[in-house]
Amino acid sequence: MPELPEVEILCRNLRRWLKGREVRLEDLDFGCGDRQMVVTEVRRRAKVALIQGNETWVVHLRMTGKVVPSRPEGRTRARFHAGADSYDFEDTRRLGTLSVVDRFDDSRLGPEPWPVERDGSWWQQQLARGGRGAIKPTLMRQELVAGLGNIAANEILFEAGISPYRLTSTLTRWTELADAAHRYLTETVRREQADEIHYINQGGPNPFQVYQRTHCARCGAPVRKGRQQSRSSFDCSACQS
DNA sequence: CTATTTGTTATCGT
DNA sequence: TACGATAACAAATA
Repeated sequence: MPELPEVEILCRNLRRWLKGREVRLEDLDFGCGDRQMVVTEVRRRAKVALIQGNETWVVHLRMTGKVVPSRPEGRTRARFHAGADSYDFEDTRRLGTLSVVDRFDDSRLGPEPWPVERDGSWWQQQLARGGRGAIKPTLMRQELVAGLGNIAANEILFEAGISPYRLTSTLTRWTELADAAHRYLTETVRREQADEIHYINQGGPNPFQVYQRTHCARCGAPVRKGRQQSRSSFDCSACQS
């Protein structure tokens, strides 16, 4: 699934493909109508890609969205034309969104956890505002820290050795959390950098340490699968506390 | 048919 | 009343 690292890669691709060019947006399935503008900048905010010019095209990939150089196959919901080149917003499950705004309103999004290197006290300060609950649902609250989804939360907590069920108020391993978050996000961007992002669940090996694994990548013990706020949580009780 | 999967948002319950 | 947990929603697939 696309999360912060995948959206970061998308933005880098869009910058390379569209920035400084006259771009025509051909709307096939979003209802925003065909548009045209000179793209002056492409920015990422949390899990949203912002294509900016006279107006802003807001791209959210949700579950199955991706933007790739045009090709015959794939369920294309919109197409970006730049001269002789074109790029397709493909989205098999059609949960992605593309909207047009004058100015993107990010007032309900918290600060970015990356690429700025945040330290343990920064994470503690941001997440302490989340109240009394468990750390994992709190990590995913976009108004506290913007851009972490279910997979990232599972993986970061595993790398930090923190149980997803630990109450935020009793957490002491803040430096480990900060390091794990930065390492996970940086490493995932580096590993997945490509013109097309390949998501899990469509063949290929599981690239994650605990997410959708049956056994712990570190110690081999069985991975526990649970649910928090109706989202799947994976953890190794031997490696995480 | 059901069970999944996502982020967002609405609603329920304590 | 406020906050945390739960469920609904969008759509498609196995």
